[in-house]
Amino acid sequence: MKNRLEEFRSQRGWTQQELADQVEVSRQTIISLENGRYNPSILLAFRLARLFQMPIEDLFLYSPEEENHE
Amino acid sequence: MKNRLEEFRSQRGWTQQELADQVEVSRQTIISLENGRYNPSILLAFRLARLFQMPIEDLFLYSPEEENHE
DNA sequence: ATAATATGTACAGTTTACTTTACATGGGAG
DNA sequence: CTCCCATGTAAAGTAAACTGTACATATTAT
Repeated sequence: MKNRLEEFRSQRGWTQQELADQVEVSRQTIISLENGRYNPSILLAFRLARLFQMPIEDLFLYSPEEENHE
Repeated sequence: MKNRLEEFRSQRGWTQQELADQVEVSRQTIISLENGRYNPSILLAFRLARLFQMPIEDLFLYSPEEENHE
C-alpha cells in the first residue's frame, strides 16, 4: 500500500528517528513503511494519522486492485 | 480497540459468515474482531470500511489511553 | 582527514493477525 | 424432540508486523 509518510515527515523537517520516537516505534519500522516493505498495523496507522492530524485514508492510500492474492 | 462491526453487520441483516465472505477472511477472524480478541490488519480495516461505506475511524474507535504499554 | 548525522540494508528473533479444524451451545422450525 | 443455523471457544500452524543489532554510504561540519 502506498503512503505519504516521507512527504509529510520531511515537510515538517523531521528525521526518521524523530518520527519513530513520536509514535513509539523503531527507526527500522519507519524506514520499512516509507520504503513500502510492509504495511503498518492499524494501531500505528492511527498514531501516525493523529500525529499528522489527518484521516488514515489521507496518509495511507488503499487501492483494492493492489490486493490480488488469488 | 473498540469497534462497531457487530452493530453495522446486524443492521444489514448479515451473518458473520456472510460478512467474512465479502471481505475474504475466515468466520473466525470476524468473531475475533467483534469480540475484541485482536485488531484488524490495516488492509482488512480498509476492506471493511469500504464495504460499510464509511471511514475507518467510524468503524474502529481508537483511543490513545488504551495504549499504555510502558 | 575525520567526526557526526541521516538514510539504508540484512538478518535473527518475538508478537500478533489470520487460517483451519473440531467441537460446544442456544434458538427457532418442522 | 430433533434438525438446522448462528454464534462461540480452543488449539496448532503460518504469515506479516515490529524489534534490536550490526554494518554500509553519502553529506556536512570541524
